[in-house]
Order: sequence, then C-alpha cells, then structure tokens
Amino acid sequence: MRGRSDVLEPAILGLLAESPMHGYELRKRLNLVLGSFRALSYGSLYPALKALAAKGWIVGNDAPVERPVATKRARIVYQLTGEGKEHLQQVLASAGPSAWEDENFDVRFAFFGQTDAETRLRILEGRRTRLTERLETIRQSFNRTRERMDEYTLELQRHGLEQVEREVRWLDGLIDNERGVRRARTESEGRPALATDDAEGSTEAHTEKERG
Amino acid sequence: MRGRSDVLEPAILGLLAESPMHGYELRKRLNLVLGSFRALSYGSLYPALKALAAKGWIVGNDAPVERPVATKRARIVYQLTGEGKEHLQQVLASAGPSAWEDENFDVRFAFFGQTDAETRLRILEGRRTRLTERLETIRQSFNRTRERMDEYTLELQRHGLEQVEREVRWLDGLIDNERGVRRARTESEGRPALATDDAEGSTEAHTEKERG
DNA sequence: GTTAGCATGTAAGGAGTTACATGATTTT
DNA sequence: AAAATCATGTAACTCCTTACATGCTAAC
Repeated sequence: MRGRSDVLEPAILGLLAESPMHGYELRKRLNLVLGSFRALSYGSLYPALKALAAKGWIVGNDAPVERPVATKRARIVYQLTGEGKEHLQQVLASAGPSAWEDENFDVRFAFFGQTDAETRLRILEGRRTRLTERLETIRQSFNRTRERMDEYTLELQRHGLEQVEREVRWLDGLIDNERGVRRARTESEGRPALATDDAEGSTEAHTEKERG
Repeated sequence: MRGRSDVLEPAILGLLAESPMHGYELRKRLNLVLGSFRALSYGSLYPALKALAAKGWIVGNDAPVERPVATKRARIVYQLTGEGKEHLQQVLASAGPSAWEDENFDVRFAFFGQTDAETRLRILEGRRTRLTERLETIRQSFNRTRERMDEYTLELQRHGLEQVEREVRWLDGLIDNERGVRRARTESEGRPALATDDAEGSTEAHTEKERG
C-alpha cells in the first residue's frame, strides 16, 4: 500500500479540468505547476496519459477542437471524462498528510482554485505544522553539531534553516488570507482573495531589477 | 553515458574524509549534507556502502576505534582508502555543470572546506548562471501566461520566482566573499572566511543590505 | 518484560530520466 | 535546403523508497 506521491496524475487531471489539451502543450503547463520548475520528460508524460486513459479518467481526440491553422501532426487532444472529473474532485477534497508533503503540496496548491475553502485551510495548516516540525529537527541538530562543523556546512545549514523559516512565514500570510476571506464571506459577502497586500516578506523584492 | 547525479557517493566519501564512521551514524550526518533535509533510507545507504567498498574506495572495520561503553552490535566502521581519498579529491576538483545542478550543488558546497578556492568560485559562478537562466525562463512564461492563470497558480509562480531570486542573492554574497578572501590572501596573508556580515539570521534578523 | 533506540541488511517496486526513434511543419 | 520547433512514442535503466527481516542493548 501507499503507492506514494504520484504527483503527475493529479497535475494532469487538474490541468485538463481547466481546458482540454494535447500532450506537448500539457508538458509546458506542467512545468509551472509541478514543484521547482523541473522540466518533465516526454518519457514520463506520454505513458502517464495512456495510463489515465486506460483508467477511464481521460479520453483522447473525442472532441474535434477548433484548429486555427493547418493541423500539424497527429495531435491527440485529451479531456476529462465524467469519471475523471469525479475522481479529481475526490482527490482535491482530500486533506491528508499526503497533501502537504513536499512532493505534493505545490500541485495541490496550484489547484486551490478548484478546491473548497475548508480543505484549502486544512492543507495550509498541515503544511505549516510539517514545516515547523522540520524546523525543530534542523535547529536541534544544528545546535548539537555546530561546534564540530566547518564553516561551509554550517552556512549550508543556516541557509536551509532560513529558507524553511521563510516558507513558514509565506504560509502564515496565506492562512491569514484564507481566514480573512472566510470571515468576510460569513459576515458580509465579500472580497475576492489573496495577495491584497503582498503578504509581507517580499517588500520591494520581486520583479523590478531590469524591466522599465 | 551520463550515469547522472549519484549524489550519495560523493556525500559518503566526503563525510568519511572528515572522520571514519559506521552506517547508522553516517545516515544522520548525511541528512544535513544532502539537499533539503530529506531522511535517507537505510535501503539506499547500506547497498551504497557495499558498492563503495567493492570499488576499493572505502574499507570497513580495519581500524578498531575506541569504544566508550560496551560495544553494542556489529557496527562496521568505514574509512577511506588511499584510492578513495584520491578519487574524492578528483571529484571535488571538478567544476563542470554537474557540480552546479540542483541535485549536486548542496553536496559539493558542503565539502567546500576540502575544495580549492578556484574550484569553489567556478562552481558558485556556474550555479549563479544556471539560476539566472532559470529566472529568465520563469519570468517569460510568467508574463506570457499571467492573464490566463488563476490567482493560486499565479501566487505559486510568484513565490517560486522570489525563492530563486533570493538564492541568487545568497550566491552573490558567497561569491563576493570568495573573491574577498582570495584578494586578501594575495595581498596580505589573511582572514578566515565567510559570513562576515549577517551570519546568524534565525529569527527575522538578516537581509536587506542593498549592495551595489 | 516490554518498549524504544541502536545497528545492519535484502527484495521488490515506484517514479522518473535518458537515449533512441519517427515524422510533420515553420522559420531562416 | 537546412535548422528549429512541434508532436508522439518506446526501452532500458537509475536512484531511491517501502516493507520486510534480524538482533542487540538501554531504559521504564
């Protein structure tokens, strides 16, 4: 049991729920949704699509799909089936540990738009707990071994610690936001969501540099 | 060709170069040196140790090693052979792309104490180039697709971008430091290294010095 | 006397990659 | 006409994990 992460399956289903696509296009979108911008290989993608089709969650080419210019090559456009949609909703509604593990969290977060508010909050809180536990572990081993470590190992540790701390603060902002939205909804039917301020942390950070 | 990362082998050799150890102890240390604090399983470690022994780079139990209390169980203490040391030095002296890829960089950095200054600088610069390339890719796809993306996917992207930007700034600090040390050495026989400015970090201290 | 931690290992399998293979279409 | 990009796929392999298996020692 515990088939483990299988981060590809929900990622594909989630993207196809937004709109039908063929494999090549899917791949580019997947890189944005999967963790840390890794380039997924076709050797993983196409077999995964076949497996999903075999399970009856997606079908290829059933819908013609308007072709703006001359149809290039074969191009199998996939879309969700009824069962596929049902399965995806079930996956997106689950808020167990697997949802906030490293490998899965990014994908789950990317599809928060298709996830209900309660589940979103539980996943964010689960993730936060997970990271603070890790923080404790790191801090302990840090304090236990700092004397014996050389400067570079120490710096690596310090930097890792800082990254996790920052991640926790990011989650805090998101959690505040989710709670704010829920409260606003309950109280007075209000407000879209997210990134009203810029969730602290970044200040003048992102963008800028070049750009005119 | 291209056997790929094999991040475990250099990590084990690097740690054993610092001091002989048995597997169980090695595992705990490995978690600090390998990327992102993942817990390495014994199912990977022990076969890896056997493979290294088969290659003649390490040997088990040749040195008695003082036992403070009653010797628990078997406990095979491994240490580097002459060939192992030679091989490790060769690995640590290489500054090719594999040294600054995601999977390998942390390990290489952790053993910078056993790496010469020139190689350190080349690896840091290679890593920096790699990350700024990635930054470009992310920014482009970000700008191309931001209209069509929902708020959560957008936030995930923004957060990822920010993380990479921060990583680049961290590298800038390290590179400055390396250059500073080299200049100091050449000029006047000097100075330990690293973390002259902020260093400690932990709770929200750190950051924003705005260098030129 | 049983639970927790130390210590070492093996077998099976999962999730992905690389390298190979093919071919159409657009751009230079 | 060549090169780049679009588009799909397969086979072999790699690295690592999980689950299983063993047994010793310390503490409760």
